[in-house]
Amino acid sequence: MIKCTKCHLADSVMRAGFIRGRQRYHCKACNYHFTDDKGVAVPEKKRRQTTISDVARELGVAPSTVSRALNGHSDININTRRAIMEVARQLDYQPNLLAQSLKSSETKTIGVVIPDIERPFFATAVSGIQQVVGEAGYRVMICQSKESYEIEVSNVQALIGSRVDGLLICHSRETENFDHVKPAATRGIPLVHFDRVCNEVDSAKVILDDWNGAFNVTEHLIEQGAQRIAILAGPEGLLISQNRLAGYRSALLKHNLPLRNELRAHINFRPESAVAVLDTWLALPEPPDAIFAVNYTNAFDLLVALKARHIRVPEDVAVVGFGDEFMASMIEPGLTTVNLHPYRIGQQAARLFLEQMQQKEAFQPRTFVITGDLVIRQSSLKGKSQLAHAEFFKLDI
Amino acid sequence: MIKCTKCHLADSVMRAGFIRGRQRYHCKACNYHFTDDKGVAVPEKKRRQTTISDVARELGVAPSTVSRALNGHSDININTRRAIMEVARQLDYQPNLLAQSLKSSETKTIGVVIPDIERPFFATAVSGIQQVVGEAGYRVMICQSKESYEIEVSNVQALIGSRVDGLLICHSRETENFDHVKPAATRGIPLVHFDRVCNEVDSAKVILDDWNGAFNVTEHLIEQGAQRIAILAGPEGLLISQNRLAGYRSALLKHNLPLRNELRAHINFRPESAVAVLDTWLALPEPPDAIFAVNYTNAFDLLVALKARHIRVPEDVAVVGFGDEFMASMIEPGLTTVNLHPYRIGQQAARLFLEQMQQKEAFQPRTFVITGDLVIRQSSLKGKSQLAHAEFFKLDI
DNA sequence: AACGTTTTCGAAAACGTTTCCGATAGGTCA
DNA sequence: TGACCTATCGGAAACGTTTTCGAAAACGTT
Repeated sequence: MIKCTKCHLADSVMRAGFIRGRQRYHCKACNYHFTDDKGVAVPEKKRRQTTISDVARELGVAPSTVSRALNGHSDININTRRAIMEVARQLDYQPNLLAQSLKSSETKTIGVVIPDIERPFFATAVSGIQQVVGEAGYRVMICQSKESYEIEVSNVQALIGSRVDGLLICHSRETENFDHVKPAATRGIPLVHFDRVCNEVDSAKVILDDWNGAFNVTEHLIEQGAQRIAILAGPEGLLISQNRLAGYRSALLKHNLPLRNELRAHINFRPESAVAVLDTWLALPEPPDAIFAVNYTNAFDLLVALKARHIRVPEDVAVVGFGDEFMASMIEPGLTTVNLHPYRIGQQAARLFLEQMQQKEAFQPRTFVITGDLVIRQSSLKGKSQLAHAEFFKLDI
Repeated sequence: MIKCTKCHLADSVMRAGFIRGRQRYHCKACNYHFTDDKGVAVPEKKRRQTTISDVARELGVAPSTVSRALNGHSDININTRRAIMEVARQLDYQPNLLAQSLKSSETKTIGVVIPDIERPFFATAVSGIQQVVGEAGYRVMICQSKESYEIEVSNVQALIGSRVDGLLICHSRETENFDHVKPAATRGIPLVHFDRVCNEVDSAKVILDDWNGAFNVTEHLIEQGAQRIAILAGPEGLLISQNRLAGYRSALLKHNLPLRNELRAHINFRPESAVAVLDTWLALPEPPDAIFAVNYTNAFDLLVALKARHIRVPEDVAVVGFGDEFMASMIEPGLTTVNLHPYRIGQQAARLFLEQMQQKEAFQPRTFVITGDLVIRQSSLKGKSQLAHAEFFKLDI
């Protein structure tokens, strides 16, 4: 027989349907609803970390007092404070940053979205970001889009959901729609683009001067006596490819060298494609005497393929790359390339974020242009000025 | 004249000290304390993101109803739900993950502490972690210790403070005290060590079989006909150095080759040190005919230095490395090395975390040993079986 | 001792969710 | 037309902080 939990009478109780899987009762005497509690598993309590209230209870003070003590507020007696600190230490109290963030609506965390952390360029850029931002007390949440638009979108949404204090992003190759980053702007979340930027949003940006880098590296080849300079470019649609191609063209024009269509190829980064293009060039009646590979690691593919074909670098054909500083310095022969300073790019992006954080609404989005430095190594030194190998490492124009 | 804010009388009001920088008053008539409010800047309200209450207010329903609708609960009318979803979409509602995490005490975020994201080994390991853990709906917060004990400690504390659901860590080189990770265990935060582990804590671990890798690579050199195999080891105190050295020794013993002290050197990873050691070896009456460099990138330093000294690799001296798979495949000559499978290490660590997450208390800490694969390339192929270069890339023992 | 002042502390609201516990408006069935 | 149900909703507490406001105790001065 069921008794009412309120008036404890049994005869006026009747069933009142099921609710959330449990029998429900209604006592007519006291007009009271209640449910049958038996069979409801008591949830095994989770292991809780010690809270401010635990400390307060231990000392018989109010939580607010503990908070004041811990945060070094002024309204606190030195003895009370010492006692609180001591108890907090004993109980190994660690403030719950979630609660703090919820209260202050500041997470002290920024989100960074990059295509792939395994690529040295991005790893280094992230490192630069972390260095600058870490000094200001921010943590970093890193997401990889793996060059996928969908993943990028979900990353951005998750970061916004996590209420990051800022968003630093380098878009995926696939990304052509930028609606997913617009909410950041409207919600007042500082947004910084780096490397691969987007012009639809007026965010702070850090880009690298592709045109200039390509121009310099091409001009260097010309100065080395190269006459037939081939360019291994990326997909035609890609902005960086276009800019680098333009720089290459300008250098040729400046020095009155003809643009030859047969010496320009667009590939999609894959090593096989690079080697295939190389073979078509080598089969030409007049093969190139220098090659400019604008894409990630393609220059290395060329070096390996050339060696396999017993073609001397740089004597028969010079090779220059773009970026990948670390590997360029390790390979033999050393690869002439443009140091893009990914660390600086990261640092600059981080600084733009901090600046935006300080100035808030007053902040005017700016675009920083990082100019790459031509680093001359063995692979491009044709005839003219063959230096001893040891000296190349010091050459940093 | 100041009037009491309660009884509005002016004559019974007297000053009652300063409180938090503001004049304080006390009305004797109504025995009421109040402060002078003028000069207190009204805090410009922060730009708030839309909350569940905003949605509720818009529709005139309770926040709890909105929550149920958004989470696909059952106790909700299909029409109400549709309406709520629609309004939420219009207002661009994004749930506040902070509040959710605070409530559920689950952040769906794990912390990863590594020495340096710029090192390909760690970047790849992180990538492996992120792949596995991402599929289970977890985000990753990455911290770099930069090989500093202090930074590592503060990283770990910050992550615990952020209430991460798990902690995956590879200790810094400096770390000898492991008290900072013990709280994780006691607080019930799943802890996984990888690569550089610590035996003081009974956590899940993923380590690589240094001994075996070193043994295999040394035996390979012996099979290639090497008789005087030098080893360029790391600091004597470092565990991985010891294990690799032990593997090297066992291989020599097995093949009845003597251990020569003059062919063993301990350095601290720096390229200069590697080159200096190389020169002392080359100056020996009987220089080594093979060198095993156990440390990060030191094998590359050797290759460059040897080339500068016009010593042929592998004819005059063979060189083998440990790890750094990517670079080893790019350099000329290709470097024989042990592929440590950093991606797999990351994946395995992540899986151990997920497992621990499921089983909770029932979880028995396990240690996974990842065995590196010997990858034979040009740099170690002395005389015996010189294959064409192209074939080396397929050779994956 | 009376008064004015300062120091120190507590109560309570708020941050944005989720979830428990009911309550109520209709519906169904005899 | 009641009795009995069910579907659907609201209120309130809780998560762990910080902060505001106000009260009381302690202090200092005549």
